[in-house]
Amino acid sequence: MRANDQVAAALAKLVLLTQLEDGSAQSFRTRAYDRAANAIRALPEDVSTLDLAELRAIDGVGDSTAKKIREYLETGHMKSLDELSAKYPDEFVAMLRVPGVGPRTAITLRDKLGIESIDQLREAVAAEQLRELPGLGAKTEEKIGTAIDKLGLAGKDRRMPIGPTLRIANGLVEDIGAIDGVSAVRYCGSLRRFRDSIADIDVLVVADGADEAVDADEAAGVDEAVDAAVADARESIQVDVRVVEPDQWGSASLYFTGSKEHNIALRQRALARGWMLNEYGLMDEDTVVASATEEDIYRALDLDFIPPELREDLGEIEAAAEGNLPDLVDVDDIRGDLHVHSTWSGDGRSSLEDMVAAAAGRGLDYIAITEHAEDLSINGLSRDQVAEERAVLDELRGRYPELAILHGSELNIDPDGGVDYDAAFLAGFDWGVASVHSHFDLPAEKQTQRIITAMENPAVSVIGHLTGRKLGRRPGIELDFDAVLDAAAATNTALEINSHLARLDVPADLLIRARDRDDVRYTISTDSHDVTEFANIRWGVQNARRGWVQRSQVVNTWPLADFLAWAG
DNA sequence: GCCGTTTTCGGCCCGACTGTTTTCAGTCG
Repeated sequence: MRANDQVAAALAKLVLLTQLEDGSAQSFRTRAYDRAANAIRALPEDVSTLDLAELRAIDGVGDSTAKKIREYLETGHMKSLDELSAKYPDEFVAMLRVPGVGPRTAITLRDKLGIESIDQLREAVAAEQLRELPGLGAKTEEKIGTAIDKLGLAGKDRRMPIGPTLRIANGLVEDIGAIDGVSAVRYCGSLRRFRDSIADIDVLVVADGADEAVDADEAAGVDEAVDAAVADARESIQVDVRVVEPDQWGSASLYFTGSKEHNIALRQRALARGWMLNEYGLMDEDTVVASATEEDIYRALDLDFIPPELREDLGEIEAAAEGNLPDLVDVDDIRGDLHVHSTWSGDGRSSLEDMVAAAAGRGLDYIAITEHAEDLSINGLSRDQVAEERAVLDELRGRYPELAILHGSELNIDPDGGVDYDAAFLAGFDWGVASVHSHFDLPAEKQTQRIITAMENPAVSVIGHLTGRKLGRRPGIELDFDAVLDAAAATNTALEINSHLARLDVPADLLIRARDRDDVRYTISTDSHDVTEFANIRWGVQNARRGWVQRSQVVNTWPLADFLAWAG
């Protein structure tokens, strides 16, 4: 694990322990540690190389936390963390994961009933002991009991991969939008910010006349219809719905989209101007300064519009204040798709002819057909098959003169960084994607080296789905990302941003870490295996946006001639 | 614990909901 992640994890644990110590999740100390943890996690530099003064220079890290970090880096321990850990063992801290149990309740349970773990808590609920405690009652006891039984299904930290969540959310938006009296609907929350895992779906609805007493019946009807529309989805994920008035669309969207940290920073900015910001509007006493659109509110706060994908309080507010937001890529900017399979690959589902027709139909200027290569035993193309496909492509080029068709290959990076075929054969391809498809468990050093070796191969123009992760299923390989970035720049090899919702790879968290590296190039491609998957490009674009990737860094936004000149 | 177009001391985002209350504490987002 990266030193930054280790330090952030230690500070995150300190947050939990301090919540218990202070009896509040909102104590200033707790929030300070939390802020520091986030800052360290998002820091592009390696935290272990920073001295005390450099640590203090980080926004959110002061004297005390800087010393704790140095102590941790030098000794592997933090005295205050060790002391609190002894006082609050992991078993006890785990009780905070139960919905309804916060720091106060946890302490009360221990002081009055001697409860030290979730198991003991379950027993106390069964024995109806909780209802005797001050501030608790039978209802709370029952709620906690139910929450424990569903833990894992409904725990505070349960998250779902974005793919299935998006499908559910898009269905909800469609169903709710069709309800009589609903004039606008959108999903918000971390889904709109395009995080790759989601805890709940937040849906914002505008219902005509929701605010007028005369239309109370109609408003109630909308509420009922909305409830019915989300009932099924609630079987699989938490769904929060909020119905608002039309003139609150902007402030409610902002509030509901978050992130929490972004909202807090915006509210502080409002306070500095003598205003107050909440979900109902940006207010000057009783006067509404702005509320109808998010654009209005940002403008009133002297900020450029901040796209949802950037709203994490990772510097976007400062950038917006200075007019320095990154020039993000849009779906319409994408001119080519550089990672495409067909049934020539064993796992392809649409014919080559159909794939090319679909690409042309989408108005793309260029595509690279990149079937699996021979070392992928089940799916890969033999040399003879490569030659056959090339002949077919020649014929297709005649049929689609507006579409430049490159013949590429998706090569397999072996454990030592070698790829399929031989140098002479590789030279026959127009384009080379190289990807990891095996040996996911090698140590980071070895993984990093195999990627770098592949980059040094002249036949390799881009590394496909860098980490090989499958969201919710496979974690992805360990690697030294900074070394990979250095090699990418040095060898002029792009990094692919894979658009498939199960991958979204390079992960946005890594892209953010690379945001100051304008020497790194990217492709955004679909890795399509059938004609429907070309539409996935929008997810790759959103992932790139979340990663602060600049439009100019994405080579397949470039005109064909520029792209070909770069690709050599 | 952090920080400064209001501050080196005195503030620190805002509101809903629930359940326990007789005016509010705790939890959650």
